[in-house]
Amino acid sequence: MSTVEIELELPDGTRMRVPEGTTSLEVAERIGPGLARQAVAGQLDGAWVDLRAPLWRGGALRLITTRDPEAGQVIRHSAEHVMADAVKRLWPETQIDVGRTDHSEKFQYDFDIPVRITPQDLEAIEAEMRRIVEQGELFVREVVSADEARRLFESKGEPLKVSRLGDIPAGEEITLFRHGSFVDLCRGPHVQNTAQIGAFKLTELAGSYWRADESNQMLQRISGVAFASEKELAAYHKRIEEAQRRDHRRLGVELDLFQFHEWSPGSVFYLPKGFALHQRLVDYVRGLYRKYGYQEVMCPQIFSTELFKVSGHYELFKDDMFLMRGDEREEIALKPMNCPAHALIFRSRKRSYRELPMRLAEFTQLHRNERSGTLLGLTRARSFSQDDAHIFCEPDQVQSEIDRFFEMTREIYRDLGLSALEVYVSTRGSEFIGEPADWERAERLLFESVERAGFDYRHKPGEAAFYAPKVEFDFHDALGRAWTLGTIQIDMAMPGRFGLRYVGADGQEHEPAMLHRAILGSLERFIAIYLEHTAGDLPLWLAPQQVSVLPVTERHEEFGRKVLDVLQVAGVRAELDNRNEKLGYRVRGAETQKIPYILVVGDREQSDGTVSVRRRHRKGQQMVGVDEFRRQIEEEIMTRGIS
RNA sequence: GCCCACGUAGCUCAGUCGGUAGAGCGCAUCCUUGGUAAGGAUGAGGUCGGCGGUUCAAAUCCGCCCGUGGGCUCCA
Repeated sequence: MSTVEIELELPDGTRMRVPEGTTSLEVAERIGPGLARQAVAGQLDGAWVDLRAPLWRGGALRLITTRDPEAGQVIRHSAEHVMADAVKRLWPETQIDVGRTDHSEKFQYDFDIPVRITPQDLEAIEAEMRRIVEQGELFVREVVSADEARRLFESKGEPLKVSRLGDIPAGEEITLFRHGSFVDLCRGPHVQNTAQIGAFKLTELAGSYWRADESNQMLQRISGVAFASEKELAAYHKRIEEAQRRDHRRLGVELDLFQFHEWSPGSVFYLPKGFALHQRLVDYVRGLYRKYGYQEVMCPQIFSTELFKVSGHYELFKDDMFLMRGDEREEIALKPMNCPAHALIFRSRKRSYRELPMRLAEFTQLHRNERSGTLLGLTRARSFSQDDAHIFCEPDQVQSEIDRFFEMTREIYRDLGLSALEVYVSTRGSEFIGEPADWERAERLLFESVERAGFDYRHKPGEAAFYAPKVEFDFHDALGRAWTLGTIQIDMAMPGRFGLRYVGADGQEHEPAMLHRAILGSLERFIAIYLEHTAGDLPLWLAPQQVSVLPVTERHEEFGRKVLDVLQVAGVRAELDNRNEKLGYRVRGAETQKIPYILVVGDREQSDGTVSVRRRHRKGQQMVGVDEFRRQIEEEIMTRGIS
């Protein structure tokens, strides 16, 4: 036992001196037997430490017990091992690849199993897992040398694992975790024993490519969820149900917004209400284009592929383009993006620095032949439109253009009530066009701008487009999947490929800088995410139908029409519901259609010239004069109140 | 494109062992004129995703195709 001591600070502020090499489990035991029993892992200065790992330095130590929300991550990680153990017990020739690194939601392992796993097999695996959990097998942590680890997995006939072992840099500590007869290469941390896995469920069966490369063999991926208790598992199922209620595909049907048909997979049919939403968004962005100095253009849908040969898309994007034969031998493509066409506009005549920055915006439809397996409702479509624009400017204007773009981005996301965004700066990968020095300058510019804008961002090295480093704004759908909406990219290729030039103040020709940018991104994807974000309760200014006027009986219909007329003349999207149904029925209909305002007109309203106003999500009704209501709603629409 | 699952009325779904289909909602008509989340009656609607196979007989079993969903890969 070392005589060197380290000092630990516990969450309650007390300090404890223990010999170097003490494990956090031993610390837990010193604090109390209850804590030691319930502990699943430790966190030293916020970083996970396995309970059985010796502590070599002091710091703030927190012991995570089954009662802490963070325990779920450890429990899922351990359930992952139990699942692999169960699969190996059922099919001993199975090779196990690796599990998940992120256990915040679920766990998974990729397997090379000699048989095709079926959903029935999942039940068998669960039953086996249950046995292992009930046995309360102890997790054991073991530090080994690379050679020992290699010999172990070679002897177990696991070449996949031996290959993974090769990825660990020399000199890094290699740890194994065992429970019962199962052993896997693993960093941990793990629970003390399998009995701490309170509840679990295998949820998905899928394929995945070995090392995420589709030229490699496909493994079978089994995923599941695990929690400290059955109660938490039940809560999880409830969350999933809630998410399904928010699914934009479901809301699209329920609210009569859009539909799909198998004869045009990946392309949406906007129904009147869905198109109204689309149009309101476009109107809104158009208004901001005036404010921020953009000019809107409309370019052709189809082009000779010559255009995309110049832009470089033909070479790198061909598989994603819809190609057709023209009259002659000419090959035609539906445009997958607007940038090459905008480059043609720019170079259609000699440009002066006085015209810059030139900001060309376009909303027209784009078509990309996405692989069938990637389509997903409106979030991944083959036909979509973007609030797309390209900015041509002098190189020393790039900085201020990016700043201005971020300003506009903030304004839009604020107006829409979207705050839960993630910002990423993606930098150069292995394939790129241009000079590394230029890339570095562009990347530095992006980093500086994002910081100046005050965005909390993360870096994605190697994730840039081949022609541009970019900033992305990601949002999550109801099931937690991240989708990029806004983006800005500094183009390193297009100005050169199209030979773009402008005459500067010095009378010389220069190459302009080119920025690609979008804020909502694809309108289709935006609508999907936004519907899921709002659960279909669109803010008044975007709601396809803002008001439903309900005459109590037929005798109030005429007055109802007058009210309707006042609103429609004012530009309010109102409808009269004079169906031969009771009032309660029609109120219910308006509520399930998530219409923001219900106006009831009966005898009282008719004689007073008022309407009885029922605002969605607010209790009770108010009698208001017709003109007064019109003023109120106009005001609320104009200020884009987010309810 | 790859792996797994699913596809029955406009929507949500039932349909046992193979014997050519049901419910609720919605829709239509009629009755009802009803004051803030479902009034009543009657009725119409289906080549059971498509094509082939097995069988006396297929929504049901098998094969292929299409579409949708969960993942992989890819991306707005």
